[in-house]
Amino acid sequence: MAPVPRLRFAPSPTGYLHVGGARTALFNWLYARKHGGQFLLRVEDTDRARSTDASTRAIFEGMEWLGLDWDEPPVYQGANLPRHQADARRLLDAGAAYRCFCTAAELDEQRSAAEARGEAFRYDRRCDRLTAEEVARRVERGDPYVVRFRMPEGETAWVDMVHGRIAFPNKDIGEGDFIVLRSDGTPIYNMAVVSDDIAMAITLVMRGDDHISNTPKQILLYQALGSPLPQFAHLPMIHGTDGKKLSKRHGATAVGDYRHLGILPEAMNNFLALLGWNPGGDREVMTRAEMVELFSEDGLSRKAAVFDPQKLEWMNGQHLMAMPLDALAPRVAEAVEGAGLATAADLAARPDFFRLLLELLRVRARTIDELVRQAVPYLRDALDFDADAVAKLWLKDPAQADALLGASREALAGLSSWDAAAMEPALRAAAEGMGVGAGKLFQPLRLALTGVTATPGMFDVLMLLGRDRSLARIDAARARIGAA
RNA sequence: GGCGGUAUCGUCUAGAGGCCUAGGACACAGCCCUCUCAAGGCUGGAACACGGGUUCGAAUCCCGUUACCGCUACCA
Repeated sequence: MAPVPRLRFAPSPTGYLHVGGARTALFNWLYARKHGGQFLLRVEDTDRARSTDASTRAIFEGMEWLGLDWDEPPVYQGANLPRHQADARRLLDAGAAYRCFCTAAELDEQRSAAEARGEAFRYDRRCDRLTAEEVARRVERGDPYVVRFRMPEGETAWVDMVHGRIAFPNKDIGEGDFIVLRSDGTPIYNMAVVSDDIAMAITLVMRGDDHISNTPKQILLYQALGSPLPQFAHLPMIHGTDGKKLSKRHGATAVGDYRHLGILPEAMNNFLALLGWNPGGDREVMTRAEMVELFSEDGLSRKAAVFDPQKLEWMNGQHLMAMPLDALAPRVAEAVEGAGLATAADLAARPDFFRLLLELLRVRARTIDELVRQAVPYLRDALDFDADAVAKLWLKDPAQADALLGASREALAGLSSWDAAAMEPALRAAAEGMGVGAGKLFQPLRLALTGVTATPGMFDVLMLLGRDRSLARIDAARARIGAA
């Protein structure tokens, strides 16, 4: 039986959960869920200067919002310093690494000298030629040193899950014998990552392809440490519409931004998943369960993708329309309450009204925010009238507008029951009586009832508002027209 | 500069040598539906980076060029 796959998402807590990071996390999660494996979280907080608790929380919140649950308590890289050092020590003891006493200033000098000659800098290993006695003497004396990995001859290659075979001649890996432990005893990124991935028994390292050039160094470290290699999968980057790496200039880049814009996590996951993965066929709109079902590394793309907010909105609209009403209701209720339009309790007290409102608006809105905006006329009596519509529909011919509203009111007021089946013939007859088409009657009426010209169907609006409010709004509109 | 990666409509992508007159989706335009707005349906414009090979046949394989991206720290 194949071992259970173990994957991890390893963000640095130096900001918010970026959409690129979220997508990497999502693919790791999908793979783990698809194969019955484990998905772990590791907070790479070794850069003490830039790491903050606030961003750690922001990342957790983003993950939770997306529903990307992890299977073991998060690992904090900073807590593993002793093991990182012990592993570096093993490297030293095994002869895979050596102490280097060159100072940063000396190195800078060597670097610029190489540059002046038009050559790529590679560390010349001068400290590797120190005698054991000399090294001992300088350590004894307290000279600061770094630990460098001794780069072997040959080439380092792996079969990447998304790219196939990638090979680096060892002479081209970095600047030669790379540093593994700083002079203050703390590990360099690649050392910490490998030490942790081994300790966490990670079997598949899936990350952004900006890590491709780190991979040969890490493979060499695994080998020197005598640990089995995990598989590697390098995912393409996400770019902005200008083809550059996604950044603040492109607008919202944090998943939290989209959350506050009224995007559903279901849509965000779906959209992100399709950026660099295709499930086969023409499948686009999927639930998370369907994505898990369909997920396969065969569908992973090698090409960087451009983040298109318009398609995200479309996707969100699709989910808005398709998701179960019971799942949608609490989220809209929360947004309605947040906008100060009604309390969740108000809505709960009128379940039929709220459900009808949702059914009618969710096909018309692309985001939760937009849905709430469209819901305003049904939740609040003070209407914001569209000035252009007022001018066109009412004030161009006030007498006619007033007559149409009067006829509508009369037709509606005479109804024995407040339902669409009764309204339709009554209103159409009223229009006919006025010698106009139904549309000519509906638009001024729509404006009177809602303040705007784009709404659900006339009868649905009337049902939503109820008899008393509908009639009162018509009266108010006529008063307004008369006063103009 | 060196090394690595990538290259199909504006964007996300399908395409594993003949099913390709290159398919779908977003966006855009038009039409239909229609009380408005959506949703939905139909139609349209829109791409194989370039140059060489290999092959009876190449978007697909190989080589080169170009472009873009990434890495190139005692950052992660």
